[in-house]
This record gives sequence, structure tokens and C-alpha cells, in this order.
Amino acid sequence: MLLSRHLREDALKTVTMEDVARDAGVSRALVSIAFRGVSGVSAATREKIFASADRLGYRPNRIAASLASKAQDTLGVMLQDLRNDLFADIFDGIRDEADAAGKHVVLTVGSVDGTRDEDVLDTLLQSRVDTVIATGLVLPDNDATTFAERIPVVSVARKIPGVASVYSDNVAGATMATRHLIELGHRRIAFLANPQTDGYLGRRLGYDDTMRGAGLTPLVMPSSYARDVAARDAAALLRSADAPTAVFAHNDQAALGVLDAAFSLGISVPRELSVVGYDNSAMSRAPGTALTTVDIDGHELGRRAASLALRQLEGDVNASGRSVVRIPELIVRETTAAHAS
Amino acid sequence: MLLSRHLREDALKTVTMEDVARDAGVSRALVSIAFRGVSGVSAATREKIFASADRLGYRPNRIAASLASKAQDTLGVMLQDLRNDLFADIFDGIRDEADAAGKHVVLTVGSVDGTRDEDVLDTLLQSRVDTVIATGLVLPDNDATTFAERIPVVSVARKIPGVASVYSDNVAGATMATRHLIELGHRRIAFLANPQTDGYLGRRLGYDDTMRGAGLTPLVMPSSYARDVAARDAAALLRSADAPTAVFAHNDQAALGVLDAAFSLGISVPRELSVVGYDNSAMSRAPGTALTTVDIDGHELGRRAASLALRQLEGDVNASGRSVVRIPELIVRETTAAHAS
DNA sequence: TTGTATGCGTTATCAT
DNA sequence: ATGATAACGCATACAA
Repeated sequence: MLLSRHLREDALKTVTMEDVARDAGVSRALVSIAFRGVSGVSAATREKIFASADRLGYRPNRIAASLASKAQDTLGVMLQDLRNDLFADIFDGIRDEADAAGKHVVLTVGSVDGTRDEDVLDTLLQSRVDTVIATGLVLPDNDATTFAERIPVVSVARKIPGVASVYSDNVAGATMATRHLIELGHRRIAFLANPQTDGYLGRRLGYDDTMRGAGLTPLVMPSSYARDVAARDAAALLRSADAPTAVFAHNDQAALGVLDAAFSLGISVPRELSVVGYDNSAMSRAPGTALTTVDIDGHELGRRAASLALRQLEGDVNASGRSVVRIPELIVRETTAAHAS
Repeated sequence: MLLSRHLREDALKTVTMEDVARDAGVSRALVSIAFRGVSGVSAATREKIFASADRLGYRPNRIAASLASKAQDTLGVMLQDLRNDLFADIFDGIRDEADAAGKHVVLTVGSVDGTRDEDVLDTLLQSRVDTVIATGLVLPDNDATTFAERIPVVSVARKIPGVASVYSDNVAGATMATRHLIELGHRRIAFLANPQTDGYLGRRLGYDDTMRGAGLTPLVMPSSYARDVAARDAAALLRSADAPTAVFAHNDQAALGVLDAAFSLGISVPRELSVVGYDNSAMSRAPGTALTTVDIDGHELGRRAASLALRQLEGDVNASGRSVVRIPELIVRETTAAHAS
């Protein structure tokens, strides 16, 4: 009992640079130099140091290092939601760049309704990350702008005035999607809308304008980012008196909800109903789903965002390069077909 | 130009406790006490301190705090994959418990092939988290056990000998699934297997034993956790000479891959092919998918894991309570039907 | 209640 | 190349 407790305490006692230095018979400074891989140690002592560190099981304390160092080497990343694989794509892109640049990543997760945005950003602030990459922020422009005054921020998938943003042209994408449905002969085309908060009005705008431009009446059904909620809302829409023959959803998650609703109601897609999503997420690409959607290339958005954040860290405050707009691409798959009128 | 640069530098200069103390006319210690919410400050000075902090825009430096403090208040979490929403469920469960206990969470992400496991765990070690909750670890038992000697670990969704584990009985779940198919009259039942690494043999075992117990021959197709890879492997299986009439996949992601393959090959589910998944992930629950699966209740697994990790932090090293096994439940939906022989 | 002083494990500057 | 030593921003034991 006494023995085992002793062993346990022994094993869990963290080894510090001091310990390594003592064991190797050198100063702490040399251990630090050796572990950072900078010049200033002879090959011989370096080996000696690594040997000691290895034997003692030393792991550098990143907390202490970042306190002592002025280096700007950690990116704070905020993902809106773990159930939308668009954010997985974006994260992969960020990680690719961060790894290549040797930067650390601190990851936090928000929520689809945005209620966690403030907390999560504050956590990043308290963790003293050097820059923040926020994907799918839901909070108002004002709050985001205020936050960006405290720390360099790159907003991904949403344009925020005055904040470096890497996004896809939502008006253009929504226009493509809507036009596609119109060209297929659809007239009653509904838009299953996301919460109409700051920064997410583009898709609705593109839809509205394209509908009006074609002499059609926009039919907007407010909904959410959550698939099950979208399914409920879509069901109500599809059961209504003059149900639409096509639904354009604000994102793939919601579009899948529309497919769920159609399935539940026995409505055949695309024969009786055409559905278009947005994001070209992994789920939309699945053969069994084959959702017609708008590709925004999440992976590339992530890469660009990280690269921009890195440039910001280097002190490149060139305002002209602060935003990246990408043109989305319509991906026609199996959920849209000509309307048989 | 000069002015703007000045402003910028000014705005980004981080405010410390020292600054707040000076502004409020008190000592650093009092500021610390006030911000930690412990007793030792008069209401009056506390207000004065908060006022100063507010005006200066002070945010506590968690890095410095955790260096100075001996408090055990941060959980390191590792999720295997961001594209499998089982891990989103588990994470939610962990977050619920962590929030309730006022603990911080440091999140890291691995990869389905396990190639990132070591790096990710090392990152957690270097970040000096006080305990690690690892979900869906892929590395060998030995490595996991070695790691657990350095820091308290709770393994979620995988049993690791000698390591606190919160998991679901995979043998039992696989037995239910296989028996379900047998009872539906299927005889040629294939198992689309996960990589047969340490800790993930239970589902295969349950399948094998149940098949043999019924006098049937196991048909195992090795595959991966990734949906698209599973789809490819399943397609090969379904195209073979005496293709199975039912496929039991090691998890929902893979099962969706099977559905993808069936769809691509024009095979009707469940009329011509029955499919069973595992996990009861959100995707499997979608009406349009309605996958028959085995529920392991990821959310609850996450809660239990966090709660166990918390107990470990409190020094409760009671070996008897170190593992939690839960009994899974078969959820019969629309992808399984009687085999018409 | 309030202030002083020391230490946490590093980095980095300055000697030697 | 190597070694003291002063920060880094905070927590905390202790004194006042």
C-alpha cells in the first residue's frame, strides 16, 4: 500500500528541464537550446542531453515555454459544429498549413445556435493563442469586430466587415443553384433558410434576386442548421397546399433534412421533388445520397484561412490582402431533375 | 500611418494583472483573489478591481495561471475523427460533465488510421493537461498502457487492459446484430471488418461465434473506418460469385458505405440485401437512411468517461471502479428484412 | 482584509 | 560552447 502509493507518486512526478540538466551535467540553458533545435550546443553534449531526457522521460512543458517565449506559434481554431463535416474539411485544411509551418493548434468547438461563440472566443483569448481562425461564427458582426480588435482574427466561411475573411461568394452560389432549378422548369422553388443573422444573408439574397429576375415569387421557409429541425420544417412545407416542386436548402445538412422529410412523406426525389444543398460536404457526395449542391471547397478555405492567419502573424498587415473570396461551383448530382409540368 | 500603427500596437498589448492592480490601487494578490472568486476581498475593492479590469480589457492568462497553480482543472480530450458523429456525441457528453465540474477542456483530433495517435497524445502531455480522455484510440495496447503510466487516462469506446475504460460490450452487440440477421433467415452473412487492431476485436468475435454457433460459415471482409473505402470493399464483396444476402458492418460509417455500394450496383435494400451498422450515430438515425444498428449511446459514454476522469483527478484510485461496461441495444430500422429464400 | 515574497518551467540575454 | 540570471503572468503561503 505504502509502496504502491510511493511508486505512483514517483511515476507521475513530472520531469523538468532542471532534472535533465542535472542528470546530463549541464546547465538548463543548454537543455533548452538542444530541445529547440537552435544552434549553440556541441553535437556531443546534445546527444548527452537527449540521452538523459530519454531516460528520465522528459517532455517539454509547452505551457511554461509559451509563457516565457515571445514566439507567435499557436493558432486558435474555432469550429462551429462537429456534426457538419464541412468543418472537418476546413479543419483538415487548417491543419495541413499549420503542420507545414510548424505551428500549434488549439481547437475549440461552438454550437449551431451560436450560444457558445462568446465563451469559446474568450477561452481562446485566455489561452493566449496568437491568432484566431473562426469557422462558421454565428454572433453578430459587431461582436466579431470588437473581438478582432483584441487579437488577429480570420473568419472562415463568413464575411465580416473589417475582419480578414476567407469565404465563398454566397450570392453567386445561390444564384447558380436557383438558376439550375429554374432551367429545369421549376416554378415553385422554396428556399429553406438558415437563421438570417449577420454574414449569412448572401444565399438568400442570391435566391431572392434570381427568383424575381425570372418573374417568380420567392418562397422562404426559415429553418436551422440542424438536420432534424430542417426535416421538420421541410415536412411542413411539403405538406402545404401548393407545395414547391423544388427546394433549395441553405446547406447540405438542411438539404439532407429535406430528403428525410420527402422520404417520410413518400415523396420521390427527384421525380416529384428536386433538392439542392450547399457546401458539397462529404455526406452530400455519398453515392446513395448524390445530392446536387454547391461546392465551396472547405479544404481549400481552411488552407487559405490558415495561410492568411500565418501572414498576419508575420506582421503582414497589408489591408489589401486581408480577404479571400472564392467562386463556388455547382455540382449537379441525382437529386434534381426536370419538372414535369 | 504612424498613428494607426501606434494604435494597433496599443490595442494588442496584453493587459496583465499588474496593470489592473496598479489601476485599481491594490496589490496583484488581491486581483488574483477577486478573479478566482475565492474569499479574501471586500465587496468594495472587488468591484473596484472588476471596474478597472473591465476598462482595461483584462483577460486572465490561463497559461500563466496553470503554470503557477497546482490545481488539477483541465481535461485533455482526443477524438479519433471529425467525420464520424459518434465522436460528436461522445464529446457532447464529456463537455456536459466538464462544464458542470468547472473544468477546462483541451481538444485534439487524431485520424482514422491512427497515424496521429502518438503525436496527439504527446501534445496533450506537453500541454500538461491533468488527465486524458481518449476516444477511439487506434494504437496498440502496449503503447496505450505505456502512455497511461505517465498520466491518468480514460479510454472511451475501447477497452485497454490496465487502463480505465468506458466502453460498450462489443461481443454482446455483435451477437445481437448477427442473431437478428440469422433470425431473419439469412445464411450468407458477411462481416465488413474494421482494422483488427488491439481493442477492436470484440465485434468480430461476437459475429464469428454467433455464426459458428448457428452452423454458418463466417465471411469476413477486412475494411476501414472510412466510408468511401468501405464502399469500395463492399462493392467487391457484393459483386462476388456467391454474394452475401446480408452485411453486418463494424460501424455506421462503414454501413453507409455498404449502402452506397448497394445503391451504385442497383441492389435494393432491404429487399435484396440487409445491412446492419454499429453505433447508432446521428447519421444512422436519419429517416432517409433508417439504418438498423446497435446503439452504444455515445453521449452517455462521454459522460461516464468524463465523470471517471474527474474521479481520478480527485485521487480516487479505487481500482475496482476503473472501468465501465455498458450493454448495447439493437435498434431495428429499415435496412433489414427477412430473406426470401 | 490587504500586501509581500517566492516559485512554477521555460526562454532569452548576457557574460565567460 | 557553456552557464548565470532575469523575465513571463500568475497562485499562494505568509506576514501585516
